[in-house]
Amino acid sequence: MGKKRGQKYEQIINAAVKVIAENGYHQSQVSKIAKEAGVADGTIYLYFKNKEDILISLFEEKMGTFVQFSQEKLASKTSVEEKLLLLIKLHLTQLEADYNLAIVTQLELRQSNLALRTRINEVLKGYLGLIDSILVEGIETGFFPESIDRRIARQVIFGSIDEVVTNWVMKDHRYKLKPLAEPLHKMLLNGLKQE
Amino acid sequence: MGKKRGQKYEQIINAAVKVIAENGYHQSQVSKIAKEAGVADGTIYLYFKNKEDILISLFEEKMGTFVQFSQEKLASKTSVEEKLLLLIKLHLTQLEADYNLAIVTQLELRQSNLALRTRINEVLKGYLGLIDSILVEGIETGFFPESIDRRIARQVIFGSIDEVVTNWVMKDHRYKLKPLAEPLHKMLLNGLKQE
Amino acid sequence: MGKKRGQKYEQIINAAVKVIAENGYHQSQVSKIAKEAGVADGTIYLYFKNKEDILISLFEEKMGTFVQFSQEKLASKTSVEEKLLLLIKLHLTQLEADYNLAIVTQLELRQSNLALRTRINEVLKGYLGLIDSILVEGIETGFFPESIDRRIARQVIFGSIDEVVTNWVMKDHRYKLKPLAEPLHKMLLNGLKQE
Amino acid sequence: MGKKRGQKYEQIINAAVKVIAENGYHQSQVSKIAKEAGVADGTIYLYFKNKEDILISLFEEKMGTFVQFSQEKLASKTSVEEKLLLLIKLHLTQLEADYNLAIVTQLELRQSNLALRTRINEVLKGYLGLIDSILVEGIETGFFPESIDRRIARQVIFGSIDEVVTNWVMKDHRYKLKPLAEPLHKMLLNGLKQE
DNA sequence: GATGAATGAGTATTCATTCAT
DNA sequence: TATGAATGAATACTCATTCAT
Repeated sequence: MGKKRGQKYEQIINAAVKVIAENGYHQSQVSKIAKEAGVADGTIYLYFKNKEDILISLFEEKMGTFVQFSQEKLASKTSVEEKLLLLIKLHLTQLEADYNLAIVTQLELRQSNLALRTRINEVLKGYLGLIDSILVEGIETGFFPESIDRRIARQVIFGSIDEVVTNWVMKDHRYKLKPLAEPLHKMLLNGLKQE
Repeated sequence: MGKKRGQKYEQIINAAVKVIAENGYHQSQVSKIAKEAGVADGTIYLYFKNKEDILISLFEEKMGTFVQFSQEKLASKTSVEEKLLLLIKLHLTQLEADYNLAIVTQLELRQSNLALRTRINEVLKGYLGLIDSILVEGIETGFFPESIDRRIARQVIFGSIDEVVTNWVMKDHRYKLKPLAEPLHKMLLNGLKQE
Repeated sequence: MGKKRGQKYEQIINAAVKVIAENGYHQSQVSKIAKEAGVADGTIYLYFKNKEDILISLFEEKMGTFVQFSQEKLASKTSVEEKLLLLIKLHLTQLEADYNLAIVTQLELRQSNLALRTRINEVLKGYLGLIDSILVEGIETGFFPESIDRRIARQVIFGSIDEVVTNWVMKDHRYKLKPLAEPLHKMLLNGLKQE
Repeated sequence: MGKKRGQKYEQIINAAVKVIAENGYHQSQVSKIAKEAGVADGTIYLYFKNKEDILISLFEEKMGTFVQFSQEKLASKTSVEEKLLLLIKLHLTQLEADYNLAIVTQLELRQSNLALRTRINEVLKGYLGLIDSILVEGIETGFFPESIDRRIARQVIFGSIDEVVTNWVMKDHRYKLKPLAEPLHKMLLNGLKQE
């Protein structure tokens, strides 16, 4: 198989996001995705190993782009404080800008089975790495106390942002997401700074 | 249907937790649950409307018990600080004591479709109410600043605890969960107190 | 089993007619009939061997009464011509007076399987006997030609009346059935008389 | 769906006639029909919406062919008398030549629910139209009296032929059906001609 | 006689995947 | 590469019937 990046590959990924967001994971048959992508059912299997592979590839593709983009942006910030704020803003902004993608990542992707969940976590590591590097830098520069439990800190940061986004999706994105970055940032930062 | 609490009802709920934890939701055929519960397949349908109803009832049952139990325990604590710590401890302790239940609530329950998710959220409201009452009390007593955004605070608290538990489950409960209560509590409390 | 004629027996028969007419054969569960009859599900089995037995008993009961009643009435007529007219009128009148019964005999009873159909035909023999005796008398008195094929004649008479009633039922009994007796009688009589 | 006339479509229809005739409608599982047709279970659903659709399509197919064939044959006859005789003969001949089909149309098809019965009646209209056109022509040419009730006449003709065939099927086709055409024709014709 | 909780056999249908063209 | 017709495994749910009370 291998990652055949081609026009059709992108077409199918994007069709999958749209179809899954609109119909839900269990109502998104391969044939429906194929139709939306404008290809034959069988063509899907020239680019993806199976249906699960569409899902995981979709997540890899979107998440990979996001992590790389975030990494570059973060490099421009010098303080740990600013870096954390930027990361939160980027996270909220990306999903606010693509509601379909938000539905897929926050709700539908989690309907997959354990095996798939494990692979998704693998992809997530890139993102969690970003969080971790901020934490490491914060500790090294003395901004965060040495005694901090990095694993818990990472889970608090990710869990909080994730929960904020999920609530926004479940509430049909009826409010703005980006403005929540500042208060969320303040809360997380304070929680981490103190000892 | 109606909630027919009876011996068989409990039997089926507990069989479902075990079977779903061991096999995953999609590999937990009704017949498998019935066999584990020691009843006939058809008997399931005397107590539950359909397979989904087992899942939601299971959550209602367990979560309802937990919320009520927590509420009573919390009444014995006077300070907001202690209450938050106790809530976190109760949360972690309950799931650490029943790994099967933890698997179901953290992983399998989320594989359900949107309609079911909405009903699950309905049940969750009881728990979120507990968090909220602590926040309200904290603000009223001046322990938390007035300017705090209660919605975000609630999401940070729940999202953090939930993420901590999920990670513990995904890591095959290879470490102790309860000891994480203290550092988690400190982090959340500091995050909320400052302004 | 044996035909236990009792109050409950009648209750169940009449409940069955009502339930089947209103819900159709396949939507008439034993529990629904029991409820309509005001008895427990299990009680049904004290009076009937199984579900099919309700159907066949229902038909025996209603058809038996009808045949006996018709037989008595026919005895008062002297000419074959009048007898045939009376039989047709009785047939149409009985079913016009009980639309639910008509639905059951013309439509729902025929949804039963072959085995049941055979038993129903057994019951029908009483009615076909009435037709046959008129034919025999007609031939003996020279009213009908000797050359007539009695079997075909019987099938023509029964088939015609039956089709007329079925059409009336399928057309939601939107017109009067009894007035069709005269023209139907004339047609059948002429068809039989000539040679 | 649409009427995909293809080799497989025919195969399935013919397999259905055979299987249903031999096992009865309720004992004719889709898998049994598929096996007889030499296709996979799922293939059935590429050609038919559901199991009921096989039944109705089967009837449409066979009845449609029969009506068209009859219409062409009838055009060659000039007198109303001959036309009626031919129609009866064609009807009896077709079903005598295909006993399985006769079982299905006379017995099994009638085990369907009301909704299906309504659709079947729709298909029957073509055949009833043939009868009606003979009646109209007979009245116009003065062969039948003007006073005749066409609806009743049609029901008498159809009901008689249908009953004759049903009896033949129920009697396990132990006698010849075609010879009954002449006496049946004579009876119906006389019934209609007189006033 | 009467009840109704419990039983468990039985089947239409979907849809991811393949492969001949 | 691309197609799409064909495949066939897999399962929730109903309901007639029983039998302990």
